[in-house]
Amino acid sequence: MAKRESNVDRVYEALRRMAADFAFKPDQRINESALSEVLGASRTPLREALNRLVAEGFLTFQNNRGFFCRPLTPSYIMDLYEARVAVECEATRLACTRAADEDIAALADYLNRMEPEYESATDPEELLAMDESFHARLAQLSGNSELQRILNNLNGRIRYIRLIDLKRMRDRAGGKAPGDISAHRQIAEGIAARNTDAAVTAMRSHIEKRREEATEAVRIAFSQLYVPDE
Amino acid sequence: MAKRESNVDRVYEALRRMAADFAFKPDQRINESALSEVLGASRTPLREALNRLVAEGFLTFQNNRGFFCRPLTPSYIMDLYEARVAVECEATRLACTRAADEDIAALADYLNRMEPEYESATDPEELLAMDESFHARLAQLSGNSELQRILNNLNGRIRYIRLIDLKRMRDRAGGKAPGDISAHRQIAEGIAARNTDAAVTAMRSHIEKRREEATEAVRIAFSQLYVPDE
DNA sequence: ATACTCAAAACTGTATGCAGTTTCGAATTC
DNA sequence: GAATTCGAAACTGCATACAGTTTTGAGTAT
Repeated sequence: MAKRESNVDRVYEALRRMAADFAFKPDQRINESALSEVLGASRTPLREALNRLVAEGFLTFQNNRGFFCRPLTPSYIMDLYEARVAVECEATRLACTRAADEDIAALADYLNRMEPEYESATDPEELLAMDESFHARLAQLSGNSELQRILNNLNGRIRYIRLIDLKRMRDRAGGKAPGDISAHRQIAEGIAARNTDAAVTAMRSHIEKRREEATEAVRIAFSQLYVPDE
Repeated sequence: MAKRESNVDRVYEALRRMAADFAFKPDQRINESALSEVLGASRTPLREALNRLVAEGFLTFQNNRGFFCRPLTPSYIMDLYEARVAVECEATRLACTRAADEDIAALADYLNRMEPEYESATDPEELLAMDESFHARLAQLSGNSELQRILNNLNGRIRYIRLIDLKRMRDRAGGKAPGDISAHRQIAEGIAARNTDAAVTAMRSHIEKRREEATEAVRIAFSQLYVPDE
């Protein structure tokens, strides 16, 4: 029986989750020996996975000093959100131009089917997964796999902040995170009508709204990361 | 005396150049042992470098089968150009909004200083370097390092096709590649006037024009890659 | 000739060991 | 007490070895 998944892949997936969740604190040095023991692999596959994550921007690297968790600063998060605007607005534009009618209809369907779940969801992780899913599906409509790839990478690095943000909103709203599906619907309707300007404008303002919230979330994230007990 | 540059870095740089130039043919399997001998390093640092390149999209990877050169298809090149539109238009927009007057002036200065060299240049590699330099500088004006990072990656993967394209234009124009600096100037003027729409529109049409040429260049690239003698 | 089989050869996946570099902390000096 | 030195400990960088997988091609059958 052939082994289907390599050790590197397994280690990579584990590390990506850890990096996305800031299981390593910002700028923290990563000890390869200790980590390889935790992950049950030797340093060779571990370092291969770490190199991938460096190339993806989840970690940094310094010669003879090893791997470090990426820093967490307001301007870094700002950059990521602005890059999302670039990628998603163009994806929206392309979707308006060239997506098949049935695929657009499928996106609208998806929104309808998700709405009850979205409105009733209380778990930030669940809400975030649904939100990301919508954006990923929309990027698919662009038919451009580079844009999808870039978006996936950006979302991975933003995820932690968005989660903090959603938790904050839930706590302020008394146990209920607000599922803002209306913005998504507005975007989807713009695409369905092949109204490029309307759809792109809706997308831009949707992401930029989130970006503004995120600045505050970074401050909170900082305090959370330096109080390691849950 | 401390060693300043690691083996991995050196190997990575060499591989990036090779991958950018399609020193490996599309979909070709990469033999680690042979390559490590050529590069004068063992397989361990080589594989670390190869993993970075996979994460950056220069290579692909299959379990137990190793590393492969990325494929070269019209739709792949199209995707890269569309991603460039996304990134560079947003960078232009941000530059209009927030770049310092003196930095914008520096860009215009750069264009002026370059113009004689640009008009007289006959070497496609030189022309391309100058073109990329303009776009990189403009991205810098956005103040967003993610957009710069993404653009750098996209340009690396597009470079080979652009080179083919420039060579084709040179050959058709009789030994002289056309240095189309006017489009760059138009973009720079739009930014200087803080006229976002004009600058973004100019940037979009500039890249899209190049994208259309590129489709033909892919066909030529194919034929060049499969006639290995220079 | 073509298709199939299977063992040898070639190649990838990963653990391990050691050399070179950085980090840490006790001892020393001011 | 604060700063400095320096040797030991810890860690990273990389070559090598070997186990497991894939590829190749000679031999065989159709």
